[in-house]
Amino acid sequence: MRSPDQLTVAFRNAGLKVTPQRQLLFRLLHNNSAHPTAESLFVAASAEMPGISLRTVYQTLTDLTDMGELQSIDFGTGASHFDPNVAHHHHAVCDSCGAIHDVYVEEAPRLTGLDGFSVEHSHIVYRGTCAACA
Amino acid sequence: MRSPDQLTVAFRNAGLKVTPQRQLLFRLLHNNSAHPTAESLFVAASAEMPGISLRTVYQTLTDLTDMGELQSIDFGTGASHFDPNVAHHHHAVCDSCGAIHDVYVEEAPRLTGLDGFSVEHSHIVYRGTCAACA
DNA sequence: TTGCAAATTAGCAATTAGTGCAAATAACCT
DNA sequence: AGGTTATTTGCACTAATTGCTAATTTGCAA
Repeated sequence: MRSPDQLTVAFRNAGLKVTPQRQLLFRLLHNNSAHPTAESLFVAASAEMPGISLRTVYQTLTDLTDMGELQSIDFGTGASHFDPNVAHHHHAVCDSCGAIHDVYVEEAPRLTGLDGFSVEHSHIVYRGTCAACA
Repeated sequence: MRSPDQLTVAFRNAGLKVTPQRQLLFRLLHNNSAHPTAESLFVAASAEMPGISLRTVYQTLTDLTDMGELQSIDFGTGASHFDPNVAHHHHAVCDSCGAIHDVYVEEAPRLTGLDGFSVEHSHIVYRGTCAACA
């Protein structure tokens, strides 16, 4: 995801308006590697801007995702997680504390069973115990 | 997942009862590689046993999953999919028709970023277009 | 076989995550 | 500064799933 300033320009160029609510979310998401959910962002945003609506948080997350600034990921934990790191990478989810870490693949796996299936995207999810919990 | 007959024994051994509803679901799931959802199993079950409750389908799927006979997988499609293939494998999801195919990894990928994270399980999801849709 | 304790079914209410809608408000181009 | 257009909010609504409970069924044991 680009910086709040760059997003301000990008939003205006796309005919979208830059509101205080959106600027706050730009800031909360920039360099955020916690893989937050809409709900957790809503809590963080409410601390700085009491009264902000959960609906607005969802709306802005959807806008950012549509613009390719954010990746929406479902780990089967109930709620979608949002990742401002849109480079191709994977995730390690700690079964103990729920923390989600970024993982990079240097060499792709070799496969069987993909007869004729043309792969456009792949995502690996590792589960186990993180360093802090071990 | 084991055969309906073997599951009958396993359920009784576990103190669980074997009802016609459960036997039907054992049959519908055995050798089923379609990765069905609770809802699609409910539709299939209703055809053979009108009046069966969706609640019962969910309950039996939960029981089978708890017993390790079934794997529950969330592809972010809204509903959970159930897989009677509990061997370690991965999935390819067709973005066009939604079909889910099994994929086997011969050689694991090489990684960075997993500092101290001890991996217990991994699951790769491929997205793209299946042979039938291409 | 029948009886009975324990498990199950079915139905409906409740919950969680997210979206649709419309009135009031705010942004920003000129 | 003004007006058009997007945005915010709040509320109702959907989809998937779980909680609860009365009525029923299973399966051991006599």
